[in-house]
Amino acid sequence: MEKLNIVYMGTPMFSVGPLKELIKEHNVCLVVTQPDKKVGRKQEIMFSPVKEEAIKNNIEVFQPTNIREDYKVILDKNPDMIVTCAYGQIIPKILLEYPKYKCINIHASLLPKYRGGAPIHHSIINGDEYTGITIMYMDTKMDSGDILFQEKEKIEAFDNVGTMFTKLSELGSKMINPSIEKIVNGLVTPIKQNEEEVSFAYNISKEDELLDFNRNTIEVFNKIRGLNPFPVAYVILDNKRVKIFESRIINSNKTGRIGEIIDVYDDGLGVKTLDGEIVLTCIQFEGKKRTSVKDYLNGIQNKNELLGKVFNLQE
RNA sequence: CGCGGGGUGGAGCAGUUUGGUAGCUCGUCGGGCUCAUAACCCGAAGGUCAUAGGUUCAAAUCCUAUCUCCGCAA
Repeated sequence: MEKLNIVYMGTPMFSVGPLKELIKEHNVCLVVTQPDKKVGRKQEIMFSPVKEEAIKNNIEVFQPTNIREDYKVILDKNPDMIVTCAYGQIIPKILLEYPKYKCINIHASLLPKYRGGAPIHHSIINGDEYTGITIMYMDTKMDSGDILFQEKEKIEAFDNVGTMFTKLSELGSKMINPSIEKIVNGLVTPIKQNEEEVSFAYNISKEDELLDFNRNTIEVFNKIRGLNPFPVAYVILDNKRVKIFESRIINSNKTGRIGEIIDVYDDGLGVKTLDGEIVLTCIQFEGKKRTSVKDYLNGIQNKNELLGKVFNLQE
């Protein structure tokens, strides 16, 4: 197959797999990624995962603060195609038009559903049975371009954002090279997105991370796994933040206030929801490490004191 | 020097205020009971109490410095 000159634009771990695949079959002449950021308590400078991978392969890295103004470097590379995958900035029109084979994007949803930055989170939170990968042409509006290829991926009950990230990243990696080959050979029929079916998956905000027990058990369950392992759902207990990592659903007709701890099991805390009960099985308190509730309960002298406590939405 | 909470046998914790060489729940190993068990009973192993100094007759406990983990904020 013809070896293309490709500029790759991506940032998080999700984008690393496809980059690796492109390197195998093409000439990736430039990697564009978000600027280095200071991360964590110590404010250490961290390279993006994509940048790390580029360095490993001796590929030039470009990190503009604002791609809308600072894109000449990319034009100078004279790419045959630009491939983007969770880059993090809107790409100016001039770049979209410039390469011979245009600009394609790998998106982690079944477009036109879930345009935006957090499609995996939202599809799990909403309890969808399927999500997937869409490869499409880029347009000026976010994730609005014509669809080229699409493959489904099932969301199992035990899946969370972490496992779906892995599955979809692998799926995207698997799809990218065959897709490019078909594009080069003219074997594609771009399909316009049905505007009536468009929905958006905005980045998760602080309020989104708050866990409201005043919902049905299944919704609470989906929200917990839809935020694990990042950014993680939390709730307030005794004026302290408690992160909730994992839970399980249980049939129950117990009474109690919403958010009240109504039962203590060997492996979890039973909490009252709108229509029943959910058992929290993996949590983390402020200043403590993430721990299974089973271990946490081992350290508690009088477990019955937990009964009747209520998880709140604010301090 | 952004704010704050921790580091105690494999795990989760108590004990630190009022100094006197370590305890709980679980796990592990051995034995017992039982048709059987993740249940129950009996017993055992396992910790220089993050590290280094200091105060003291005596420090997990008080003082100082360092390392490290974590929550918030960015």
